[in-house]
Amino acid sequence: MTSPIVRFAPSPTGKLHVGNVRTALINWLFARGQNGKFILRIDDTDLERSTKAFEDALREDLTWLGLTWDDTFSQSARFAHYDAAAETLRGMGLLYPCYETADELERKRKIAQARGRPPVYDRAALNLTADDRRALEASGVKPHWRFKLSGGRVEWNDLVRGPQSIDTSSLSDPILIREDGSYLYTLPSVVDDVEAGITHVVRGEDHVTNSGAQIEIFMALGGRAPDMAHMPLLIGADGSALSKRLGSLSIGQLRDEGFEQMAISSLLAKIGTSDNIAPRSSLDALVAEFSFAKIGRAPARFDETELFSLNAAILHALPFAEVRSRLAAIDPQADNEAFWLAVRENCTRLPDVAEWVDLVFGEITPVIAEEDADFIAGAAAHLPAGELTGETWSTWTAALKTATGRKGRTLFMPLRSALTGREHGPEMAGLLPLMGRTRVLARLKG
RNA sequence: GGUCCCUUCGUCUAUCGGUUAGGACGUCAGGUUUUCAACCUGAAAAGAGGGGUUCGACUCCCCUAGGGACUGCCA
Repeated sequence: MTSPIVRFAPSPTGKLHVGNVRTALINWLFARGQNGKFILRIDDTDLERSTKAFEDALREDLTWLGLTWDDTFSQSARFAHYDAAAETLRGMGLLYPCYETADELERKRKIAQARGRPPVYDRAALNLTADDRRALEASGVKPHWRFKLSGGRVEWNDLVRGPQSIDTSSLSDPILIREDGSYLYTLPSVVDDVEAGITHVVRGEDHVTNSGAQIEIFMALGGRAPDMAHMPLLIGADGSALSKRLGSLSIGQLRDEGFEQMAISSLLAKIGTSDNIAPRSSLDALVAEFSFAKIGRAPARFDETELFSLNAAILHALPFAEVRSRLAAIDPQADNEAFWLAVRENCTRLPDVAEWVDLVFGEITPVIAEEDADFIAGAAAHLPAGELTGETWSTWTAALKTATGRKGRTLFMPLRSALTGREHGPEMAGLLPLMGRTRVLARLKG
């Protein structure tokens, strides 16, 4: 098979969210695995709603995730191409002007529905004579333009869904050009796909019906259509549509909350597939495992709790060298390998280290229960002399065990509480040398 | 209303007519860490319901129920 060329085509009208990114990721993994190209196309034909800020954020998010593109362009720079394509379609008799208003169309749809009929455009405009049209336009009515569907069945073998068949007679002729002359998504998308040589269109299954119409436009314009792959959509953990919670699931926010890029990628690449959901250390690992055949056909559940556990697992194995600069950014005192190794297994997200920085280097309130007061007061005397090392904790606690007869929880918990102010946290053996003798003694005094 | 798609442990899924229905995450238990967490081991846990077809159905067909998508001068 020749190298595939795929594209991710977001609209810069909002933030990139997990649903979007999943589509981008699948495209990217497929392209990278096949030695193909990944193109970032900015679908900004809607000049009203598209903003540069959203576009910048979108590129930043993709870059952060490591989803680099081989080429990128914006649709807003290509109107001449769409004009040319529209002219071609007109010449073929496949693009015809319609003069109904939006209100009229709305009314027609409602009437059709009320009669139990599919709300398909009746093609009334096709019956207009040249004189009719001249009269309409003379009176100031501007047309919108529809693509004339064949009325037959469009078939393709979907890489995810298998053989597909769409009856175009059950579809309205799609409007390609608005009354104000601007383009809707349908035509520019096809024109760009043809001209960029896109070989595979990989997108959500909300586009399957679109594909029926678009394939006919592909055939008219390019003679052939790319392969299609429509993935089941993501739904929320509670089974609801994901879109309701998109705000909290924007990539920018997940990043700000301290989630690892690979936790997000690992989850989004595996969700709804036959592979196990497990942390992967790099996008390359995901590339090696990718296959359309592994993608199921049922809606995939996006469960945020899985993101937390994946993130924790990734952090627990993360070498100091790879987090060093980020640790330093959180707190200069965290830029310390021994510290990182001592606390990383107690972090779910990287910003959690701030809590352990405070615990080790900052001010804490020692917690000493009344019945442990004597024990803690006497503990300082048994603290081994010299610099505190990784061995100190076991030497010290062994001495305390002999001296007091305490063992297990009653031996360790009072010490942990006194030294850290809490009942849970990283291994004490690793924390002790970081705290240092002075701090340890001070905390034992309460 | 119409068209299309889906339904296996709590979750993501394997099975492509004959299996003790497998794995992973989570959960629970045990172990280890003479402490919590982390880590290791083990266990519990599933074919939406009803009809067919078949020697035999999770697997094929039909119906019902539930879920999703589309049905825009949004993308």
